[in-house]
Amino acid sequence: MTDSSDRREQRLEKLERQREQGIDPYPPRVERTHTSAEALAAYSGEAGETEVGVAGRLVAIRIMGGSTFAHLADGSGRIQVYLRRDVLGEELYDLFRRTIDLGDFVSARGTLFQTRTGEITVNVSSWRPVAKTLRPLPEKWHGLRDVETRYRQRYLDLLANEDVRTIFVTRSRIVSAVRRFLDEQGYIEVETPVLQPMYGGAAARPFTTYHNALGQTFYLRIADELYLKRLIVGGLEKVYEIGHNFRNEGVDTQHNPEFTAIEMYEAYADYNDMMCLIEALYHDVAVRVLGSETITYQGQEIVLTPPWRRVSMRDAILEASGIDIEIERTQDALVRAAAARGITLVSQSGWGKAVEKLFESVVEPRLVQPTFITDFPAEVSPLAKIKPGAPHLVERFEFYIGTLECGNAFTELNDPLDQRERFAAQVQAAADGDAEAHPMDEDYIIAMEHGMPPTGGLGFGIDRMVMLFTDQASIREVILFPALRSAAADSASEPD
RNA sequence: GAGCCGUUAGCUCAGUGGUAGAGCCCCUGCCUUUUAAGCAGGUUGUCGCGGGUUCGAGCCCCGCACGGCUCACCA
Repeated sequence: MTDSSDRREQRLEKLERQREQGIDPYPPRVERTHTSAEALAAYSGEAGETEVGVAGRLVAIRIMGGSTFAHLADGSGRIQVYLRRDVLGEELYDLFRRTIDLGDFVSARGTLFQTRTGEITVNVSSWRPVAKTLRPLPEKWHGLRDVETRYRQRYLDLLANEDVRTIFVTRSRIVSAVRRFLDEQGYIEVETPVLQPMYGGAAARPFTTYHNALGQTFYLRIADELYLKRLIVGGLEKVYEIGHNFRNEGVDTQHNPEFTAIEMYEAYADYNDMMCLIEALYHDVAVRVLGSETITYQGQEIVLTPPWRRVSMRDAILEASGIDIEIERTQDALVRAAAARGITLVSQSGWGKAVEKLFESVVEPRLVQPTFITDFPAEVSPLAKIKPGAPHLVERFEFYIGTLECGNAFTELNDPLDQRERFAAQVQAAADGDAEAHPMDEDYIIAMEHGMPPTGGLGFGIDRMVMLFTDQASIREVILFPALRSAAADSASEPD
């Protein structure tokens, strides 16, 4: 044996030894009659009766001279295999002992029996390498803990940490359940452009890119909203879209630059209808995926059973701080009222933003149980319809669960003249330095001028829903490949 | 963008100025019902990168990279 210290070199030598014996270390097909779970279920109870062919990754090997036990893992679970020199013959037995490493894929054929300790095991009559592994896998006891490696090489995380695997399986089931719920409500799923000549539908800074053939700047979408509402104009009365939004902003435990959002729009509905829809949806998904209408998030029990508490922005702030935003109707008055209670509101542009700021600091941390916060300042909601009798407010709500802001909805603004004025105000805000102000969108206004029915719209973050349902504090734990800075450059590997 | 913390073997981690360590993994030998197999022996390293201080730096100082947490902005 070589004294090479490089583990990859050692494995390459073993691979070469397989080749020398005329064995392809990476055969194109594998003979498999049973998954490991199927094999275990197929055992007749009588040793030697049930023949199976299994395949998988070797996750444990125990060599004891002339006999060897090993565990094979596949997607269905794991199964023990038993190899004996006197059964396999010198050559095939030694091939295993001399050229197989932990992590390699093999296939094995044999009959089932039960060991002394009762474990159903394949008594291997023949086996072969199926795919050689060149690098060692994370160690079995402590698994893989290094967060950076877990995110950058998520496949290792998935291999080593079963709880991580469970999170992403749950995520998939959640998304399926959401689709099923909406489909059953008569919604249709649509797809709208990610690459947009004009971004909009949210207050956020976009990613900018360029199309060579068209010679034109494009933006990655920050929200689905404006395209979906064009579909409402077009007579598709219940639509939803699940897709990625891209926002060129900070990265932290609750924000990834690329995240999964769902938006839905329903003609002839309003924001009250959307409240009923979302509380039913969350409840239904929880029951279907978790089998429970309560969840535990970061140590707190949360009951998702409808109806959820509904409280206006004004009442919520009044209750939490004693400040009445209807009395303090200017930015200055609000900042002074907050300061009098020891709350510092960093300088905001306008009353509406100051209200939001105050809300975030005094109310949001208290919103553990599902809560709808209704009736937002109009100036921070350029796409929502004015609340009758309160021209400074709109029919809008956000809902909070476990102190996370989970989604946003309104009675959609369908008055094209009002919409134009709102956009104009946003353009002015942009001129005054608001980097997230909404741009004027003539094309969208033209759509609205063709007539849009009264409509309720709602959007929420899938990632945050998954965080709640899997009890994760960081959004990176529910995104397979979260955005990270590039690892220290391997210099010569810059792409052209 | 700011503050704090982290980066040591393939993995998980000790190591507070004096010869680079442990467990698992890996390698060699023994071992035909083991399962965190066992027994005996052995190997691993740009201590993140670059400077500096010092007789001497994994450890102290400065800069940089990447990550984590908190904050700011947002969902």
